[in-house]
Amino acid sequence: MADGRQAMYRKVAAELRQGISDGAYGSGGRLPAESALAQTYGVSRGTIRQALALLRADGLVTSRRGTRRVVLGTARVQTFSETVSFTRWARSLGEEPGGRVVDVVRRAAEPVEREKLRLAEGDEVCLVLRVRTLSAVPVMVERSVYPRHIGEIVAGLDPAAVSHTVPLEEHGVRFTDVHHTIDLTYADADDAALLDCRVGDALLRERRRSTDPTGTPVEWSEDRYLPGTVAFTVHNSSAAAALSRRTAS
Amino acid sequence: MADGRQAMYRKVAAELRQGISDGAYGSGGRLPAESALAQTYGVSRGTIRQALALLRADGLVTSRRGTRRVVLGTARVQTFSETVSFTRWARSLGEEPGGRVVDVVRRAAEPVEREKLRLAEGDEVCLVLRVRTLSAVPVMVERSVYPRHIGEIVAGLDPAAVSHTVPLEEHGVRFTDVHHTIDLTYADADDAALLDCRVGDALLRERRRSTDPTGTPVEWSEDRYLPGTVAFTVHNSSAAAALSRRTAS
DNA sequence: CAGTGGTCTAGACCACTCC
DNA sequence: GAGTGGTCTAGACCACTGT
Repeated sequence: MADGRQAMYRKVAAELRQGISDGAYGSGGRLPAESALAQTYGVSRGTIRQALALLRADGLVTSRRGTRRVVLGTARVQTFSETVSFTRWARSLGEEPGGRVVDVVRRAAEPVEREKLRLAEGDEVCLVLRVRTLSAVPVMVERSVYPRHIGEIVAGLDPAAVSHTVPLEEHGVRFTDVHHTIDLTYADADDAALLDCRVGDALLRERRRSTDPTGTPVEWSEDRYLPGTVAFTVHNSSAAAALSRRTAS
Repeated sequence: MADGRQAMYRKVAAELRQGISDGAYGSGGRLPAESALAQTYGVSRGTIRQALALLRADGLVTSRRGTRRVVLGTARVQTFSETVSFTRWARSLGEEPGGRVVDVVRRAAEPVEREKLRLAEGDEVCLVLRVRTLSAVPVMVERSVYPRHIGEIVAGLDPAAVSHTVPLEEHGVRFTDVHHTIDLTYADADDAALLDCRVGDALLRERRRSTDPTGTPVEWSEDRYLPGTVAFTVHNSSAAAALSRRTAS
């Protein structure tokens, strides 16, 4: 049975997050000392530090020896779940997500796909081409590649299903790690038809490789967004550097 | 005096990183148990867990209750310093960074600049326009805005200086937190002239806001890359979600 | 100098995975 | 049931910031 309760440090983090976004400490203001927070919440300093590490990673507070933590920003931070699922992301913004599956193909994995999904020669993959909308306006074309056993599930879904991530989770497929590569590409004939733009128009591209809790790749996907519809934001600190810049290959 | 020694958990993390990139555990292989590592390195389990948290954030290993950690990837991860400085980034890739300052302007801060740099009305800012090259080929146009006291330093630098970050650090200006926004934009006349492209061509845009250890904003910058020269990568996990997707505003 | 966060220890109990 | 990582405690010492 999964542990339904939430860890104490997550509750503390949530309360502090709330306090920060309510402006209880002000932008550029200071948080109470760790020892004070430990007393307030009735937990040990270690637990408070775990909570603060979460806020630190989200870029909400600084931390350095000698002074109290300073509030960096009050912006709401997206959950991992919202960064993985287009549907949940859109709903969290109050937008109406939509879309349709344009094409589904099953065939033997090509070399690149085998490498990305860590498959053996001859293994099958399932390719899904979808167009996705916000308030009925097309904003993105998604090309996903799944290993066979996941593809079976996706292929069996209602073609009108808005989300694939949610039903996949209901089948026990969990996404826990995602590696993203963001750059720019140009619309091909499919993109142009689906996004109502011209062939050769520039699109913002996000390529993703997702793995499950065991470290097994479960999805490799390429999303192409119409310019002006989305931007990606990342917080980076000397404590945790998640972002990298790469030369295009 | 600054602490010249490195924390134990950072040394352990560095050794584990080395082992992973050497393939000592294989891709998809398993790390030794925390207790075993603690014994190997002669430290407590808590210290080992701090080290592993670093690798977790870099997306090098998974972690879940009940089983040993699994190696996710062996790719070298960029340091924070390399993500902040174009010069250091280029050198770490074995490329020769270059560039020149095209224009420097000092004037009163406009409302957007005041907000981003948290300045008061009437405060001055320093704007620097630079073109940056890799092996003498222009790849990026950088427009930076600095508050007055930092601008003084930048304006006083050798116009031929390749890096601004390094001399700024020598003047005691430290960057510790950066918030990035990545999207797409189109070349204006300046961009076109400096990057040798046409007005209206699509460019990959990165906007950055950097703060120092006290949480004070020290730089607000907009970089525009020629397509096909760079891509940005981010690792995201349910343990630490650094990436967000935003609607363009 | 007092107060703060950074590092480290030694132990405990628990939820979970896998055999 | 044995082994593993997740959570939490209670303490210690130190480096650093500010007054």
